[in-house]
Amino acid sequence: MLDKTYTPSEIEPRLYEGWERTGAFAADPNSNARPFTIMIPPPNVTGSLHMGHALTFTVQDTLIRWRRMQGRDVLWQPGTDHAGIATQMVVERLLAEQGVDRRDIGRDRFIERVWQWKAESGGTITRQLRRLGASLDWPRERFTMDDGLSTAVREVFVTLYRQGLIYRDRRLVNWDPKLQTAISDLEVESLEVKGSLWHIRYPIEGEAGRFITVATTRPETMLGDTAVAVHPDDARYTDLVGRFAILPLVGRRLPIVADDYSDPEKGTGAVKITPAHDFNDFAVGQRHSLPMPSILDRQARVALAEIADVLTPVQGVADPAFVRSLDGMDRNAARKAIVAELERLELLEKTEPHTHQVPHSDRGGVPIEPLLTTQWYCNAAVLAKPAIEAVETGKTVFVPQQWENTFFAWMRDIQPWCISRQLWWGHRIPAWYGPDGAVFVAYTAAEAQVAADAHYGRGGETLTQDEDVLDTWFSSGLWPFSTLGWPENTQELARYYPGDVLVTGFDIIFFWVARMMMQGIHFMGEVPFRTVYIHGLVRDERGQKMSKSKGNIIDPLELIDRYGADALRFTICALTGPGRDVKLGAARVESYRRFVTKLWNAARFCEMNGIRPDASFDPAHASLPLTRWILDAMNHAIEDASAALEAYRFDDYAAACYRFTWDTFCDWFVEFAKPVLMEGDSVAAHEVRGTAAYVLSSILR
RNA sequence: GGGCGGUUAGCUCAGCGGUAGAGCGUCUCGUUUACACCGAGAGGGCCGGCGGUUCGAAUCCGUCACCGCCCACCA
Repeated sequence: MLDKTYTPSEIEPRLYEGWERTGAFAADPNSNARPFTIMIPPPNVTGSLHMGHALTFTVQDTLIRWRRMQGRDVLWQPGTDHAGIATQMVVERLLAEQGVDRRDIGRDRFIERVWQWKAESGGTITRQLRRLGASLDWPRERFTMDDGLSTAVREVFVTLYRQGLIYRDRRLVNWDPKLQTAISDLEVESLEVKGSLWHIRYPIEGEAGRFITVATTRPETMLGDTAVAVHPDDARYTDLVGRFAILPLVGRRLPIVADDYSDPEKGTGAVKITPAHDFNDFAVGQRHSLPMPSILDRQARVALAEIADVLTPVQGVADPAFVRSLDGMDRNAARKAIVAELERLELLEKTEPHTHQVPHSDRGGVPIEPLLTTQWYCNAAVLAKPAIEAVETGKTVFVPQQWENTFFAWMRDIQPWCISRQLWWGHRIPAWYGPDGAVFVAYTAAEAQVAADAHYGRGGETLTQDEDVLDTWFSSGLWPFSTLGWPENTQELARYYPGDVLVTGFDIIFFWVARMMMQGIHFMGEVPFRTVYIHGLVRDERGQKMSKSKGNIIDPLELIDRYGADALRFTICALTGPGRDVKLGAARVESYRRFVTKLWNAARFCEMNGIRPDASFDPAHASLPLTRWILDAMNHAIEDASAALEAYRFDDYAAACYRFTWDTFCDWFVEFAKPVLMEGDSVAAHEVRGTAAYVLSSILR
């Protein structure tokens, strides 16, 4: 007998364990049924379940269980992501607690330590997914750094390299001085910063008392200036073009160049050009063949090596001793010192308060530093073309469709993708260097050696492997096929690629969806999924973004403990409309918990009245108005619910289930059934029992 | 600067060309043996403003306002 009180915490784990143990979630590659595939967006192995996970996995599980009940051969592929930076940071923090720096123990031992951490703590998220009720095919669980997926990564890298789509290049990157690695454009976020705009007088060479004034928010970078640019049509400066200014402090002669980049409206209309520390300036530098000295090191400290030979004393303008005193100084301290020195030299015309957007590392939290380094790049523009076309021609469809615009906008203007990271945890780049710097890209060290021997015409040259690892998204971009055994030609690969639906949030359309489209099409010749369902963000009940600093985080596990996974899952469905964020608070879950309770009690009523599943019951033979009516209503409800799911309308789906269960079944059918059931053993009572059991089981499904 | 989304009952939202809907909350009534985490019923909205198209507009078009987000930009 069902308990009087519904206690999900006693029921849900038992049911889940039973399902998992009996293989209820397993795909069957040998089945004749039509497959239905969803690849889980692999959560970070460091992760623990948050509301965003609860939303995305509830939506996925809803689709998965629905298709499974329709008889499809369902694969919901589980797994986790090695999450390069995030994981490395977690383990570094643990080491720091023991007073150990990763550099102390060296690369190999550090990586060993990360694997050890993963073995001990890496299973948190998958345990929590089970508590949510997610019906993933667990025995197929993969990890982006396991052997098979690492093979796929090497295969892709080597192939793209040989096709000329991966190359090394020396150009400006977004450098995170705290993590000391390059990061991609997507990992940079602009933050509004209240700073100053310093107007600095640069003396004109050979014309005592005349200056050209430049405005800058970053006076410390002036050490690396190699030109001043003015707009070609700017009459104020026409006579100065082609002449030289003297760079204060340093004494370098700076050509005054005409370039469209200079905006007469901004600042003074004359802009200092620091090619090695600003993306726009870099382009100007290339156009005018300017030197590009770096004056900051990888920790964003002043480094004078590249300008040491141009330091020139100039009376009242430049003092090499001062500049040398800056060597090794942090960029912020250097800024202060430089401003003070300019003031002392009376070269600071004025200082204005200035609010502007400053690019920050979205992980390290510090301002990024554009730095001139050699990195590996992927020619994304070439890979993007067929991906754009696939969406244009509807091979892949976004739901809601408006996200296609977002996808197109980014893909049509895609920049070279910097894929190397100066980290230890990740897929090490399969490139080896000879003593003269020649590059050998190969699957293994041994193959690289063979290539090197051929190249040098002799054996035995010592090769050194590239120290860098690949961007995490490089490997997760392969997820739709690497998890299925590619580059092996597996039965799974043939059967479950392409996937049916990808479910994710708009925040990773660029990071992940775009990369899967590009790499999937390139290597599989076919889009990785037919539909991309984009859901919103989970916010708190007031519509605020959840964040640690605001203290408004809602823990889904707490909600599950208190109200049950079903209540949380139903709430999520009910609130998930198209293209809308989900505002969720405990009160909403509580109100839908009542729905689950209602259903529990309806089942209890059935049980008390001898209503049991009856295989011999045939709804086609129902004869009473009451039973014929409820069966008809049930079929309509099923139609509504199915149509809602076909259209990815989880809100409508929940509403259809809610309405039929509560209003139709409980409030009307059960009430009308009571007098009939009182009759005990009559033919009518028998039919009502059979119908009730039949309808209840349909509701449960 | 470019783009996207939103603005409908107290709250959260659906409806997107044919006389305003749901859930929650509110109010009234109800000690019916599944359920008070219940049942029956009620009240509540010039559908952000203005203009246009139409026999007819919350729904289509234009425009403005406010809220939120994305992309670009360290002069």
